[in-house]
Amino acid sequence: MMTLEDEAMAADPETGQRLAADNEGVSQLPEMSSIVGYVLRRAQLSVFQDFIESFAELKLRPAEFSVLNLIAQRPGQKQSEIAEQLGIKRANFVALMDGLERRGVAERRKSPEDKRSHSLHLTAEGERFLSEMLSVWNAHEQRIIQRLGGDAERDKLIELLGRLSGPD
Amino acid sequence: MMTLEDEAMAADPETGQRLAADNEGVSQLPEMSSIVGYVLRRAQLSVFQDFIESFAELKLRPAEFSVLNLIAQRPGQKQSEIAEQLGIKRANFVALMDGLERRGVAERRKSPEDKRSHSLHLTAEGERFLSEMLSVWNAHEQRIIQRLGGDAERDKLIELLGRLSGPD
DNA sequence: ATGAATTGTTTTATATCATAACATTTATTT
DNA sequence: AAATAAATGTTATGATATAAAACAATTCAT
Repeated sequence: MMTLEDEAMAADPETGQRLAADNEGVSQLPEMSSIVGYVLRRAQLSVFQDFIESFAELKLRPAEFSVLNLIAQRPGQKQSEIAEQLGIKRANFVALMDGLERRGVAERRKSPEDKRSHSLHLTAEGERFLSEMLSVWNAHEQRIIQRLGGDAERDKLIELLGRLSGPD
Repeated sequence: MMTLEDEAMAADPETGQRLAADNEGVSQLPEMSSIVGYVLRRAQLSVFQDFIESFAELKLRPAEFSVLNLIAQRPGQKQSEIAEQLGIKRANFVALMDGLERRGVAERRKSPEDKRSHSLHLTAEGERFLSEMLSVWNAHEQRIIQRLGGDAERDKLIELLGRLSGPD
């Protein structure tokens, strides 16, 4: 009779698999689908993919969405403030903001109080763009929530993810 | 008496905040901390940050970890197969594999059956490296699980994240 | 008033990722 | 069997993201 060891040692003619000697401690190797960081990355890419497809027509990237949303929530904030909230280096924020200004949806205003800083605002066209943007985003977000199973699952996920985000 | 509208209209001398006229529909704007994609990205960056710091000494990046782990689980797989499992374009996989080969931890073997493909294997040194790698990774993963609250929370998170990952 | 810190900016380097083209080899069609 | 199509690894290239260093103008701190 064939022992378990024999079975483990047998080569698989179907898949042309290697002998067991080649991968002994395989059982202690983590399944990719159980590695938090890996599953996290795959999920993030998938959600961003949906986002990018959703905003293909408006040609808006996630970072730009976030910037416009933050400016709308609290107009007048400085570049550094917006950048820092999003974890974007202020050096890299410059080009991003240039783009939004070139599109005419946001603008820099030099404040008389501190002549170093620029306070950020939406333009009138930016306000119109905002409502379009939010409409597209709502559809996207609903699609994501549906994938999760509902609002309760969304809330649970957000809570768990919040525990992972460092203090930065 | 001051109405709610009045309060909403009042400028804040502390923060130098804009007038309410500047951001009327602010209540319909999503909080960044409630946007799945955003929270997901921040969490992923944080987990990867811990990973990168954990592997600073071994100079191993997440993608390289995944490749070595997959090769160890199933030696002999083709480059394309490993690349596809990880969502890495086969063109970009070449340089990654070059690096692992140059470090002497993995190797390409040309299979006699299909002279196009290369089957991937760990070297003897790669096997030694693997156990170091797993030791470092276990510490990292435990840290992440601890942040989440425990194994149950980890399992729940993995399940929810799995629902988000597209069919790719 | 002088030195230190902040803010926006430019420049540069690196890493990531997608696409196209190619040679070699294998599979499929005629 | 010959011709065509597809798979595999590779190279080259461009786009994007991200980090770090240096700088000028301005404000803050001592």
